[in-house]
Amino acid sequence: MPKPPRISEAEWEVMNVLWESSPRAANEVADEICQRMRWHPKTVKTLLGRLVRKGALRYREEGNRYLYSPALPRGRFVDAESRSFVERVFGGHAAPALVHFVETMDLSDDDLQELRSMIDRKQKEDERP
Amino acid sequence: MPKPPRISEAEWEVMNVLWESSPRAANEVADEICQRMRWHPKTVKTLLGRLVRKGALRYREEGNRYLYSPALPRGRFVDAESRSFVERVFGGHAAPALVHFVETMDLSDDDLQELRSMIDRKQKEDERP
DNA sequence: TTGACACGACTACATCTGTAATCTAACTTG
DNA sequence: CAAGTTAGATTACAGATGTAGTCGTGTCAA
Repeated sequence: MPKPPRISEAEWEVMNVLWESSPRAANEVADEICQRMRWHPKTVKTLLGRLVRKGALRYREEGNRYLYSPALPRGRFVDAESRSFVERVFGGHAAPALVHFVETMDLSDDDLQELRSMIDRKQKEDERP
Repeated sequence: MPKPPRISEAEWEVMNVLWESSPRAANEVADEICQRMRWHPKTVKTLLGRLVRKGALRYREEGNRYLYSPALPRGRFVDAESRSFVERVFGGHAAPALVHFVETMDLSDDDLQELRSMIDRKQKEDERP
């Protein structure tokens, strides 16, 4: 299981649309992104190329163009990025991060409910592993 | 209230020791860091300079050297960094981030307990604002 | 007083990032 | 077949980052 390469902020944007649905041609990706962001399609192409070079994306040739897909599941990147974040900002301690999130982020009633039941479950697991 | 400048991973390292205790001279910061990390003291000096230029640190002259201190409280940076993280990795939705953390990070029994009571409190607040 | 240090200032330099433009080969259309 | 359109490949270029080294000057020890 290869470790995911580090990807930049702009690159996340691109990866996100491919995790949402792939494979897709460069143009499809560019169209979708350029609708939301104020980016030039060329910029998206550049990022696709870089992501392939980094090993974050793979592609298959189809006619005269490439169809891109993520090389690794999103979860792998999410996890790496989360750990790096917790390391940098909270000295590696997840609990303070959680506390900060619950205190400062916008959470709906349902969010809180879901969280609470997940914690309940976790605690049960811990009791009798 | 000025927005905190963006600081890089290496820069966080430096800021963290100054948030922990300040003001401190460049050498004190460097010593502490070089004990933990495999960095050259010069590297720490460079980062101190950059952080001053960015407005993340301030300094006061004392004899022939500078004493550095954070220009803004840690919380401001933590918040900015957290929001940027949630934006990038979870499309701006805090709840999935929380879920991911609870599921994948190492949390002690006490951590879970604390979280749970914080959520309880939040829910009460929401009921009667 | 003179030479060795210690400090901050300035300089260095390869990579990575954001943001594109240009080049080239294939494909499409008159 | 020739010219325009596309797609990917290559090149550009400034600012951020990681990681130091060099310069000039003030200071302390002898």
